[in-house]
Order: sequence, then structure tokens, then C-alpha cells
Amino acid sequence: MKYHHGNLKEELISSACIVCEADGHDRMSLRSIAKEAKVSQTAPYRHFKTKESLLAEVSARGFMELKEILQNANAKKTLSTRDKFLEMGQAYIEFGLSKRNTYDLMHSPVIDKTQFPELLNSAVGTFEELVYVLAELNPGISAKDLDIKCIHHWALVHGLVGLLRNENLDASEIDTPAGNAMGLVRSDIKSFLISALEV
Amino acid sequence: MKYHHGNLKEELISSACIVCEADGHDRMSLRSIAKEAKVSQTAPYRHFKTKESLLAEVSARGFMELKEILQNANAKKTLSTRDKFLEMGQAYIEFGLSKRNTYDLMHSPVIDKTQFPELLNSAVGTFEELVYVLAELNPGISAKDLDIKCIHHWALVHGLVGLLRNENLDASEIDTPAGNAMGLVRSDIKSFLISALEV
DNA sequence: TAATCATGTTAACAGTGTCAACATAGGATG
DNA sequence: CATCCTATGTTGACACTGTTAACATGATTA
Repeated sequence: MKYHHGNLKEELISSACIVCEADGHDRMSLRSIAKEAKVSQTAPYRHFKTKESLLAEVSARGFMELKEILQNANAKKTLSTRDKFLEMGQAYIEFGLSKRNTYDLMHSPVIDKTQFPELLNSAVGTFEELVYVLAELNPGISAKDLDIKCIHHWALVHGLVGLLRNENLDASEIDTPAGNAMGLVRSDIKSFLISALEV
Repeated sequence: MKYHHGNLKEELISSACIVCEADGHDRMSLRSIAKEAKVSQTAPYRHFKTKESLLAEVSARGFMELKEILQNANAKKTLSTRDKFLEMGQAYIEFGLSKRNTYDLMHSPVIDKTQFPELLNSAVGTFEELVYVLAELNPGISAKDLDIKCIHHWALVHGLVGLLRNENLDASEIDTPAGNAMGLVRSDIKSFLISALEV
């Protein structure tokens, strides 16, 4: 089964995952990860048409990992549906804050998801879990209203991650309402979720 | 008052604003905008220490423009406070969708806002308007609760913009709840805001 | 064994951000 | 006015990037 290298494609992807999370996808070069795999700079082109397509692979793994995390939260059988829902929200936010650079890549416009159907699938599939738990929380809700609720809560946690991650508002020395509130929310995410999700 | 060029710094910034919105900040090169200003490739370095610092300037202008838009929405005296609030939400989302690439830059991690205090100021100041209108909508609310409400609604619109912009979920040919809901929300943002903001 | 294909290498191209060394214009200073 | 200084701009170069074309070779198949 072994060719020259053996399993170059897989090694490139997992290496890229590590470098992306460590340095950010914009600081990652194809050449550097090729060198890390002890292979020539153009070898990756036998497995990925462009750098973007390798990043798409990394992004897809991020969505798969996130999906697993959400599934785990939703699978805690000792919890009520409401608490499972809260747990999922917290898990989502924690992922966004801890896997900062990967989360970035996953939502970065440098990857045109429409050109990577598999990635689009991963991204979409990640949030099926949210639909399930929301349906359970709102018995008898219409499909349309369920969809909208889904977007609502997804947008909320996604937006919160964006604010907490990118803005650094509470890291500033400027004493502003926005900065203060950011610190407040960050210090107690669960309370925020309870009040914001109104569950 | 005229040096060699006259007003190179200003021209570089406004040129960068245009190129950023047209092509995206990652496709913009210092050299190309220098060429556009009919100046050598290294001339920008007399006015900006790095490419990042030029982008920070562009980002700051984006926040200033957004702030103006929000102020205009909040200044429509014929509207009730509630309607002004809704108007602001819509205006925010429209900005994020129409000035897509600029909005990207404004929230991109390629710019470390902590290194550009002026930019941080712009970013923070943009949302003072939100604090004002929320205070008016919730008379007697505590400062802490006001702050949290502020984050809540900010995160919601910010997150929604992120989903509508980056994911392309409804552009996919895959028929999924997430994709369907995205199209639904996009087609009637105001209704979504009314239901999500519960005002 | 011979042929074919997947995989890897070498060399090269055009493009990037950035720096050092040099040139000059304009205002400040004697 | 002559001189100096500083802000501004240019030239040339360096190390790096993604990507392609041409070539080499290992492994599978006919």
C-alpha cells in the first residue's frame, strides 16, 4: 500500500490543522507544512489542487469536531432538555474561544464554501443537533418557526463568539460600556445564555 | 504645503478603502495601491509602518461609517423608540451585507486591535448608540442589565450577518433546515428582528 | 516483462511585504 | 541669502509566497 511517502495526504491535513490553530490560517504556508512532512514544496499539489482546498479540508474537520462536541452535550441523559440546550450553547462558545484560529478559518471568506460541497455539508450538518433540541424544547412548533428559532439562537452564540474573540474590547484600557459588558459576559457565559436565550 | 505628491497618505487610505471593498483585504497588495497612486512601491512606508496599519485605518473608517449609519437610524424623529431600535438593527445588517468585504476587515483577526488604540476606540464608539436606545427602551434598568442587553442584541445582529454572509448555506443545492431557514430570514429581515428581539 | 498511472522532485515565474541606501524637496535656522 | 534638517520619495534587494511545467520513479496492472 505504501507509495513514496505512505500517507502524505493525511499527514498534510493533520499538520495543517495544527499549524492553522497555532498560527492562524493566513500565516500558514503550503511550503512550510510540506517541509514539515519532509517532502518537496510542490508535493502537496499531487493531493490538493490549491492551498484553499487544503484549508477547506481543515475547515471541514473543524466542523466535524464541533458537531461531535454539540452531540456530546446533547447526549447527557441526566440533563433536562433545557439544560442540554444550555450545555450546547456553552460548548459552542467554548469551542469558538479555545479553537480560536480554527473557528476563524471555518467562518473565513477565504474559502468559498460553494466550491467545496463536502465542506458545505459539514457546515450545515453541524447544526442539525440544534434543530433537534429546539424541536424538543418547543413541541408543536411549526417548521417555519422552528427554522427561525434555530437561526436566532445560532446567530446569538455565533455573534457572541465573534465579539468575544475579535474585538478585544474588554482588553482595552478604555473604560466603556461595551468593554465592561464584554468582561461581564465573558466571566459568566452561562448566566448570559440563560438571560439571552430566555429558556 | 505640497510635498512631492501633496496628499499621498489620504489618497492611499481612500484607495485602500475602495480596493478592500472590491477585492477583499487579503487580495489587496500595498504595491498595487502604490501603483494606483502613481508612486513607487515603497512610498507607502513613509506613511504606514506596515500593511496592517494601513488596513487598520481602513477598518476604522468602516466603523465610523457604520456609526454614522446607526446614528441616522436613531435620529429619525418620527419613529417610536422601538421602531428606531428596529431600524438600527436593520441598518446594521444591511451594512454588513452590502459592505461585505469592509465588514470582514473590521472583524478580521489580521488586525490586532490592541495595537491600534484609535481603531479600538472607533470600534467601541460605534456601539454607544445601541446603549442609548436600549436605555430609552428599558427605563429604570440597572447598568449591569443594560450592558448585558447591549451585548445580547449586538451579538444577535452580528451573528446573523456572519451567518448570512459567510456560510452561503442557502446558496447550496442541499435542501436542509439550516439552508431553508437562512433563505427565509434573508427574505424578511425585519420580521426576523421583531421576533428575535422580542420588542 | 512491459506499460501505465500515481506520486514525488527540480527549476522556474510572477508576485508579495519589507528593509537599507540613496535622492530631493521644503521649511527652519543661522 | 546660504545652510542644515527633516519629511518624503525612489532604487535595489532579500526572503518569502502560491503555482506551473518538465522530468523522474515507485507501484500496479495488462
